[in-house]
Amino acid sequence: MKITPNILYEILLDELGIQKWWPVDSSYHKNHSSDPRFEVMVGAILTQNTAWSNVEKALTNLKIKKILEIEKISNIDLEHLREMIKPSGFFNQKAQRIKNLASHLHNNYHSDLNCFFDQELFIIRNELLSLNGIGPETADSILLYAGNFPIFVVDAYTKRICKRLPIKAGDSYDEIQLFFQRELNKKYNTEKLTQIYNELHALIVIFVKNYCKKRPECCKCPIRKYCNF
DNA sequence: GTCCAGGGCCGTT
DNA sequence: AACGGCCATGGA
Repeated sequence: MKITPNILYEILLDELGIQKWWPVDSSYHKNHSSDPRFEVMVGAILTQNTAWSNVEKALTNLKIKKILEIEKISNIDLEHLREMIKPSGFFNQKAQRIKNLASHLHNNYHSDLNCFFDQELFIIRNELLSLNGIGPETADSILLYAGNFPIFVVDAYTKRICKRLPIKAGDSYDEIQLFFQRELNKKYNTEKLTQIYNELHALIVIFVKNYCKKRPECCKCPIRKYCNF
């Protein structure tokens, strides 16, 4: 049986239920009047090729020290930042990347994310991509989960299930992204699309973690009948 | 001990 | 354009 992004979304939602994403500790930001969108941005860099459990440790360190804010990180000593995020791995490059991002936001937007996100999608995307250490997936995660823009995030998991099922969406990041957006765009209006992109990416992550692992557990897979792997 | 995780950069073909 | 090496910690 042939499967499309629309069907994939319906089945995964039906089988796995609504996921709550992106994981952000909103009570922390209420108590500290900080911007949860910046936590998403930092998390997006920290989670590059890294297990989320390790990212949480790094984020917790930043919260304990109360430095999960644009202005503070743009001024922080780099060596100190390295120590804080050490559990997330790749801490040398990630510390530099996070500091660069914070400095950019501080210098160009006075640390005000409303100013930053109050621009057109493609402007923000190109700006993020111009920063060292922010590639297409990190940029799109920030746009979708921090900026609430309608853009579909493609990751290694998405590529894996496209290959295995298969869904012929292309090979490159941009091809796969445009394919999913075109298909889902046929069925949902723009308001709804942001929500669908958000949920589908979350569903794909949970699904791959539980079933479509590197060594897959096909016997209990909920979409086995659509799959040729 | 081995494998792997919600990428991206840089140098080489 | 495509590919390989590299970055690093912690859990399974």
